[in-house]
Amino acid sequence: MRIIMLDDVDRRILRLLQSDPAQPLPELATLAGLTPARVTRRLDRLRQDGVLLGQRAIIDWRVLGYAVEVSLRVTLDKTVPRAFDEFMDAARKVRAVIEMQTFLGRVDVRLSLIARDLPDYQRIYRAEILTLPHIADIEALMTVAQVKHDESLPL
Amino acid sequence: MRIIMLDDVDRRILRLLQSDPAQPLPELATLAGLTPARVTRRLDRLRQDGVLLGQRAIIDWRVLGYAVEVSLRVTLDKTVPRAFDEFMDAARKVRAVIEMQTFLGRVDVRLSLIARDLPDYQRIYRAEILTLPHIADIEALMTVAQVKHDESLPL
DNA sequence: ACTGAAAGAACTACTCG
DNA sequence: CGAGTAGTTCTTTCAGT
Repeated sequence: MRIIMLDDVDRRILRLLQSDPAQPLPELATLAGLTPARVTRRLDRLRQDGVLLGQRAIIDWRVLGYAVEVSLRVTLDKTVPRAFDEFMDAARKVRAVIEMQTFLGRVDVRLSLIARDLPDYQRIYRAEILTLPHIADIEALMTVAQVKHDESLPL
Repeated sequence: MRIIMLDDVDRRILRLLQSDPAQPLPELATLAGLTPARVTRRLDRLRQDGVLLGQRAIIDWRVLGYAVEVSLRVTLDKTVPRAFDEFMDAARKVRAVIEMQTFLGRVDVRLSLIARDLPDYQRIYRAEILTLPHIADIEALMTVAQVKHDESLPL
């Protein structure tokens, strides 16, 4: 993979986008001290280079009634060769799972799931998580707050 | 906090926004089987209700040369009353930290940090993480892949 | 080759029916 | 709630540095 080197202009634009990617081009240009045309061209290049993959809406789950978020660390059964793929494919389909990452180390997968309340969590945990294939062990931690979330970055 | 109940129309719109919040209104309307005006009004209400908090650009760190992502679980020193606040305030300022969440349980904080390579990670870990106040224990796991990331959701 | 300006097309917000 | 209009914003092209 080719590694993209950013200059100061790129960095300024990316920082502005992080705080709000919906900002109109003229405003973005003003804040970055550039002309709109220049910002457009930079954005095109960043997209083309695969730096900017797109954007995503930020939804407040608590407002929608999802009061419980739990982080699960899953260790898989290493005696089954295809355990990893089969687990991932199945877990990906669980609607309550909003995030999933794999690791190098003792723990294989971490996933975050949300539920309306504790009974709802119990139901999901028993019916949809524990039934996933090839689980050797699970450790759960209840999330209290998402404190930092991709805002300031090492640009 | 008032909990917002969504109907099918809201859900359809939110699902479309999750895949790409930059979609033009007319296209969104067509995909949702609605008129643009109706979509606008729903969006306004979702924003007003605090369901839609905004949007965020998705940046591919690997392309920018950040090849290493590590997930750290931090346990704090419970003998210091203000350990939690002081640790969080300090950790928030570390640029390499791209994500941070707090827990209810044995582990207090989990944070993700990115680095260019393993030497870079070592440097950050020693100079910027281990120097954070009130750490009792840290456990690190190297992230291999971010598999699911807020895309399909329990709507 | 890269930048800035301008015109045309597209989109959004607003008002009215 | 839908339709139409006015105001913005985006895109593309062109000329200049």
